[in-house]
Amino acid sequence: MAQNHTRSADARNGNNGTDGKRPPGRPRSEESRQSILRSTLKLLKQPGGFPELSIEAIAADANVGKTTVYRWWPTKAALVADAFSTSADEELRFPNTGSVQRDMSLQMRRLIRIFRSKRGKVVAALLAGGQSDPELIEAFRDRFLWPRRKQAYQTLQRGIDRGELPADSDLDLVLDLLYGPIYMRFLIRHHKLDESFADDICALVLQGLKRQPHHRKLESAKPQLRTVL
Amino acid sequence: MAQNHTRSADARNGNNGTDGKRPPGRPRSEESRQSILRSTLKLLKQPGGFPELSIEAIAADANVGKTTVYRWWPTKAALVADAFSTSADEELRFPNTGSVQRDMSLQMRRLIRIFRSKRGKVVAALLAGGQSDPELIEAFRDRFLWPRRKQAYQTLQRGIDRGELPADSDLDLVLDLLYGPIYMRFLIRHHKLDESFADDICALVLQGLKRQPHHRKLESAKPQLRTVL
Amino acid sequence: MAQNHTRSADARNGNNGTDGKRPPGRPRSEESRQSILRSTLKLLKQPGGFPELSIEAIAADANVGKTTVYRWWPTKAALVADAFSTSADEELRFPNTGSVQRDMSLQMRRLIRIFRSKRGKVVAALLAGGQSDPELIEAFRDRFLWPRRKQAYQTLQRGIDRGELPADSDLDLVLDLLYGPIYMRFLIRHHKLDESFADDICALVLQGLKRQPHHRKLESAKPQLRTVL
Amino acid sequence: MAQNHTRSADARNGNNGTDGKRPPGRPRSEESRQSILRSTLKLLKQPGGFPELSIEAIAADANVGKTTVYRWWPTKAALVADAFSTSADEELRFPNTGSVQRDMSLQMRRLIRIFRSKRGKVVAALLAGGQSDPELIEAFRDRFLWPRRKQAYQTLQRGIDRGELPADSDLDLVLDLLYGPIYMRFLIRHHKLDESFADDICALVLQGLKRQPHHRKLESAKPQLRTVL
DNA sequence: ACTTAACCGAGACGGTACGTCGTGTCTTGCC
DNA sequence: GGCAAGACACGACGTACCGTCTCGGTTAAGT
Repeated sequence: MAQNHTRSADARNGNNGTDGKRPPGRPRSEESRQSILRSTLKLLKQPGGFPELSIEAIAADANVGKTTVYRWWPTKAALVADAFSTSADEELRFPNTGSVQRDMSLQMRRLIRIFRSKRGKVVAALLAGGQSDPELIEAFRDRFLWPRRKQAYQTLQRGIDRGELPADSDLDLVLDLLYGPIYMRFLIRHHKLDESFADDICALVLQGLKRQPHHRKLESAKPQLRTVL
Repeated sequence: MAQNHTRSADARNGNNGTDGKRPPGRPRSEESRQSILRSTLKLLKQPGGFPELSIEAIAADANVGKTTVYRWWPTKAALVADAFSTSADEELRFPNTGSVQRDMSLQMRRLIRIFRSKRGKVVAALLAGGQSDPELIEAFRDRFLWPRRKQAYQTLQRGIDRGELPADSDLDLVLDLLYGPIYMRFLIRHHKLDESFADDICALVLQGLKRQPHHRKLESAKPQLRTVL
Repeated sequence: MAQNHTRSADARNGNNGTDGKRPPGRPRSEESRQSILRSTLKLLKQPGGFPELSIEAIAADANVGKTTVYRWWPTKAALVADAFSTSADEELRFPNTGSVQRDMSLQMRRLIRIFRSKRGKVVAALLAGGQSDPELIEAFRDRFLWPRRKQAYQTLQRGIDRGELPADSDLDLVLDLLYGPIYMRFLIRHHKLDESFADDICALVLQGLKRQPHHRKLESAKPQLRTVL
Repeated sequence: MAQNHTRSADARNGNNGTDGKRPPGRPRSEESRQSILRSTLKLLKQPGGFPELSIEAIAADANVGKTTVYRWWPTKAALVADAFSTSADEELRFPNTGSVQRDMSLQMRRLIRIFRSKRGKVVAALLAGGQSDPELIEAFRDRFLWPRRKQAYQTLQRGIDRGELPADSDLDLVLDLLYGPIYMRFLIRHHKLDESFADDICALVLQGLKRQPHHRKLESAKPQLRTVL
């Protein structure tokens, strides 16, 4: 991933196997590494977000030479992605209450709570930065989105197994229907995003799904008009 | 709004009423204004996007002094918003085919087509910039989102009138369910965003809604776990 | 002189003869002219001097359009020269006490007093600006230096007539000996410049001259060394 | 002095004592420093002089970032002073021929030659700039004027010792009488400034002094007239 | 203990773009 | 046709960061 470019951290500090070899020279300073990531998150929460975040400021805040930052992270984006994933941890787990609707709703509520907190700025910064930096949005997907989606698949599958959802449900579509509205309100802020929004979404999507045992494709509506943005 | 900060364009070009007065001094050059907006859109579509777009480059490309840009737009973001809204115009109209599902699906397909085209970069830049610039996201909402939402309300209302949708539908919720997934895939790019996606969304949301004549609130699920981002 | 470039003021306001003709159009505003000159002198006395004086500031201070300034004065230098000469008036006259030494000393004392006052800054600004603007230093010479030099010649001539100075004195040399030290101290400020300095100079130069009835050329000393600045 | 504002050159290059310590960080590039000074002198000699000299142009000519210029010199003036003093070196030495008049005349001739050469523009720029920048004129005095004055004192003292000048001569006054006329003609350009002018001044001042063994103060002449500049 | 090699802080370097200011020119409606 | 107001193209200002570099000074592992 983005975090080591010149050489592998494992190769240096590694002893990931049996050889126990370490290369000569001073080993990487773990203290500096953490200080840099901490400063990055701290500064990312401040107004201006990702675009106004400067490596100069990070190095100064972390009491670290700029060289040390550049030695380990090739771009600002890589650094932010790294800092973000460090903070993402294994939280946002999905519960297992015996009801899909309740499981999803609970997790979605927690996501909304994070979006509304200070940590939401980091996510926003990451998504914003990702619009012009493919690496950054990739980091978001790989480190944040996919790990949670995998759990979500399992949660939905349990619902199918229990008969709460039709067996032929398109899980990716369902998940986008559930989370898309949250992301949209989070990013565009056209309507209040509070936790009860999660319940409304779940009610409409999952109950609608429940009553629609045989999921059929809609006949495709052909576009007819020239559109200009 | 974002486009004029020092003084109102109407105040200068007058014609806002019957007096027909114009302020003293050389009037604003309409040619320069358009040239700047044109160059902005042009450069915004190039790689690097919003963050690498420089006012210096815009002014140079438009054969205009930097001062002239700064005179009328306080920030790069405001300029981009203006350029974008100019280009958005009255397109993305909603059709009226006699079927909500078809109407919505057709319009959503056109939105997706735009998102997939070069003009999508402008929207992405605007949403990205808006994450650290409240004025910018406000501009997006006011100039782009709301005008279309109003038409969407009418389209949905026609569906209600025809009995295709329950009378007590929460239109804002429905619209976020319809468009949220599109925005999410557009911004995160975790799945392919092609036009048929519009049909899938409509099918699930609108047909689910159809079979759910009495929309009831889901009993609220209380959050129970501490979460760390 | 520098003050009118496009057309002659006399030609326009003229009636310098009998024809009484005036060109068509609005006549030049005397009020604006004086306001501009006044503002120029005022701003010239402020720190920064000539190089930081801006036409923009003058026009603003004088409540006048920039165009009006540019219409009548081609350069900042011409404007300053004009303003300066307006203020120089017919003062700094030479007295006639019956003693060259006293006459010169009195006038030099008054020059020193001016140099030490706020008006000294205007002279300094003019001499400074003149180092890179030939027109400006020419204006200083024509409007300030020469008028006074002519009077000085007469004063010195009276001394010759009275036998206080040798008949073959090189008047230009004498005047530079008398005034050079004052200008030097004024511009370089390496020593205190007070009014008694005038007396010391006169004593040394004029009394030395008095005792040297036959002014002979010194045998020329040939330069022998390469010098590098 | 004007050349280092943020920190002392000695402090950085050490060697100020016995410790031999050098501060951390990359040391200042001597090559850049000289390149900047060289470009400054070169551009200063071109038409327009000091006021049209731009730091932008200097940096470009010296193949150096603007930042590097601003890092070491606070103003254009300080830079010019530094460049000038570097070029002034130990030249303009006073000869020792056994005759005050000859010694002074020879040195003054060399000064005039410099004033008439391209390097004169640098001196003029320095004196001009110094009229609105106290630091600059101080730099001129400290680096150019005083070093030479000290030698001049010795030259004159030798004259006194040999009996060519009265023992009670006011050396500062004498020096201003000798050099003032040269500076005046150089700056105001009201008369030709050629090398023979040095001889004329010396003849008048030094021979007049010789015949005036007891230097007495002139009775002070009180100023009586209001003067307006 | 000594060498070797990589990391670390500090900070100067050549650059690019920033947003501001002043230049001299122009365009307008009023006088 | 002068005048104020003020927009215009232009260019330099001094600043902030960029990403690179070059120092002296650690910090271990391998002699």
